Amino acid sequence: MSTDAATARLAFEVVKTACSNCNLRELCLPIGLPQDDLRRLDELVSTRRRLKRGDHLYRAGQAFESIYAVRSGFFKTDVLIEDGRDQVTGFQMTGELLGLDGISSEIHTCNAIALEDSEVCAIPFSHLESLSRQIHTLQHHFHKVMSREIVRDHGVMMLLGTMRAEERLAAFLLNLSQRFKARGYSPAEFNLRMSRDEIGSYLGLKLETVSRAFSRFQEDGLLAVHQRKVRILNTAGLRKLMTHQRG
Amino acid sequence: MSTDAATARLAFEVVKTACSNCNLRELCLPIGLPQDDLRRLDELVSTRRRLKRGDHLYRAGQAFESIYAVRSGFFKTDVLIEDGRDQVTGFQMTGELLGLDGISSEIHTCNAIALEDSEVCAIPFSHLESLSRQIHTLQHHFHKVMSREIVRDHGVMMLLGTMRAEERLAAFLLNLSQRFKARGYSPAEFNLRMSRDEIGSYLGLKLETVSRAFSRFQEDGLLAVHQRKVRILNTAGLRKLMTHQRG
DNA sequence: TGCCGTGTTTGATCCACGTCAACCCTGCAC
DNA sequence: GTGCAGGGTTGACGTGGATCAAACACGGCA
Repeated sequence: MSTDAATARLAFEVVKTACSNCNLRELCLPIGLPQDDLRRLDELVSTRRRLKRGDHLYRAGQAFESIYAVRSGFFKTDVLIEDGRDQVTGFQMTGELLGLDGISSEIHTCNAIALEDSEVCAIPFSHLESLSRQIHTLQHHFHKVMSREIVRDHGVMMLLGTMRAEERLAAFLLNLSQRFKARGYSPAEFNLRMSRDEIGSYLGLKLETVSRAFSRFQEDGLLAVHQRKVRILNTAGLRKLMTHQRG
Repeated sequence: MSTDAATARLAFEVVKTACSNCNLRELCLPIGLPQDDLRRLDELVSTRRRLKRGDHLYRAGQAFESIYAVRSGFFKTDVLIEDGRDQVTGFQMTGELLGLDGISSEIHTCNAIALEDSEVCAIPFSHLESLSRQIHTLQHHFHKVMSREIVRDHGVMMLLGTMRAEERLAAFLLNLSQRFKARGYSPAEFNLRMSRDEIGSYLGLKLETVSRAFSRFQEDGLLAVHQRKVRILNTAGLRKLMTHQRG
């Protein structure tokens, strides 16, 4: 790529990145802000950062300064302990925030890793706090985002604590489907960005069990799956599988 | 009790309840606030509420208005789904906050139930938001509290996703121990406020498995347990059990 | 083109925990 | 005291998912 072309491309993206014209503004932090306040948000995003597949956005133990909004791409967060165990705590897609775990101790407590080439907006946290002292709507929305994360975690606890393998995978796929839909993609057909092992870690299962559950769903006509390509054929069936199956 | 005595008692407690002289101020929301700001917090706590063992502080589906600080007593929160499954999502003791899950949708998403006679301070959320727009330290501390809840949830996910029964129970007991210690109680000897079934629900185990793990710990000399009375004899042993045991 | 590495699928076996059931302990009502 | 109810413990047995192992699919590369 020529230098000129690169410059032009950069300029283009700087424009796009301002919250006020970002096409994610209905998903991301600015949601529900009136135009005036929205423009004040533009100063909030200090830097963007591009990551290649496999890159760490941050690591457990690093000092916390910013939270990050996913502009494009796909992430996972995970927690490791010495003895080698690790738990994937979440998968984040466009418009979702990363780094909220770091606020409590001012040190990141998990790793955030790009599962595909990605781009994030860095939002210095002190800046976000000061702006949200001025903009009531922003403050409230930020609180909602944190609370939503807590509610999501409760859902995962329910999943890990009470569901069996196939129910967990069904719940996981329906959740992904619904999030793709909210972003204007097909809720029925999508590519998984994560490996069977990563799905297993998130769901508290071994990769073989995940693979077997996929095969079972395919046998039962609930979905068509080939490697990471998934097509949901029977949403209602998946939903039914997820909720009862018990008793 | 005579009416006069009741009035006197009430007055006494109103005094005690003001955040600025509350003996929980080092554990609870006011942590780290200078005296001046602390006094402004006194107006924050609108009402106290007493609950008897078994009472609901709030239920899933109710409108969210306030968060609650536990003044005395012990709570559990749980999530139920139609088919009868339920998951205990946490146990809360003095100085801890309840209700953060409700912020996201303005509806409580779980039930909060007193496990013993308890008292809470109700903090109207809109009031907390407006005060934290004025008091930087309060705002920051509140963010830390929410973040800490997220980190705690990640810990539970790790526990549910990767640990085996005895490791889970060891982790649970060590966590309780440490929280009792932080409140000035013995970290080695305490009464469980919850049933085996509730512990099991929290840990993703059946009550029989919890009971067997207790018995095993006793056989191994790690603790003495009789019904809900627990005495930890070998903290290091429990900690070792919790971390490796794998490979 | 064939080879290699990484991720996925599938099968055979094992075991930790769930399930079912009996019994026990403690507190409470009478 | 005696009876009863609700939790807790313990045992025998079954099973869902882990583990171990082999083969397969696919992309990258020489």
